[in-house]
Amino acid sequence: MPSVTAGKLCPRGVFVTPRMSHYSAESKQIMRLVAATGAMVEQMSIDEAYLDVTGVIAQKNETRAESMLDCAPVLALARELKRNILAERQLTASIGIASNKLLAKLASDFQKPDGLTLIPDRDKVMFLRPLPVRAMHGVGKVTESILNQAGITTVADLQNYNGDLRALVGSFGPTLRRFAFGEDDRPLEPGESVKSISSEETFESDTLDRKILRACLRDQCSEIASELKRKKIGARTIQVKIRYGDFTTLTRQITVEEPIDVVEDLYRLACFLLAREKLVSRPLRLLGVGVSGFGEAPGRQLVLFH
DNA sequence: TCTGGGGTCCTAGGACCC
DNA sequence: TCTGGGGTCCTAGGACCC
Repeated sequence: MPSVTAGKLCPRGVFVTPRMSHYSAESKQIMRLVAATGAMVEQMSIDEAYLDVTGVIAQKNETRAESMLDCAPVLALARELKRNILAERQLTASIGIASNKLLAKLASDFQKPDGLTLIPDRDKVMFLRPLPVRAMHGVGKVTESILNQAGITTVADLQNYNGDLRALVGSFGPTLRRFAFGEDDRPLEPGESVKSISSEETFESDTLDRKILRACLRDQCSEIASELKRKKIGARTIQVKIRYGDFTTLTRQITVEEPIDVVEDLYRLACFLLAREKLVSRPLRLLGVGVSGFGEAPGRQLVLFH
């Protein structure tokens, strides 16, 4: 039963890269239209979202329950969404309709800028067969090469493979096998629950200039602190990331007892991490800070009574 | 492609506790 | 304590995604 839609929204002016601020403002407007469908929405990035339309469709069809079996209502909803986005924002959107995230995403990629593709469940195995393994969610360059070396280049090869994929791709094996048959039980996760926040910058030229580095680190810590404040959370783990001219990339992290959320604390810890092993002894190409391990924002005391 | 930025998840080793 | 095993937390790196 078609219930999940992945919408890929593409600006009509392909050659113009809008400024980020414009882009995110535009994104908000479009996500507003997406939300207006009444579907459950999980926003994946600035221009992508999954929708679970099961509820909306069921509501609309209370009177004729048998039509749940056909996909006309979902198609109608998708067409209306595309129409609204074009009318109100002058943008085209690609929409894929299928029974799960994996297939909905593949469907939305099927016709690039302005598509509407539906993959009925009975067709999914055949739809997947000709695709390269790289099309599978979670298969990147490294995994692709491992699979290719084992003679597996298409999803059909994956479907036909009799061996244990775990020997090739570790714990991803069973999931990859299910993906190859179009099975995907990843749930839709609405709302915003973040697990880490970070900020990093690549310099135009590698630098050892303490003034530049300190200013950069401070800005990044301040950016993160405001985000923590906005979300009313604190972080227990602080990480710094550096990259040298030869692309060697290192991270160092520390976990503290109490969640922190102020610039000074973040900055102090970041400096400490960099200083501890004298990491800034060669010019840096990149400097970054990140936080994770979120908990209650500091200042709020836990009270236990009985 | 001489390689941007913000994320998620997995792995593997070590510390520590029981 | 010349020694087992499991659980949890921390750390560092890497693959992958958008």
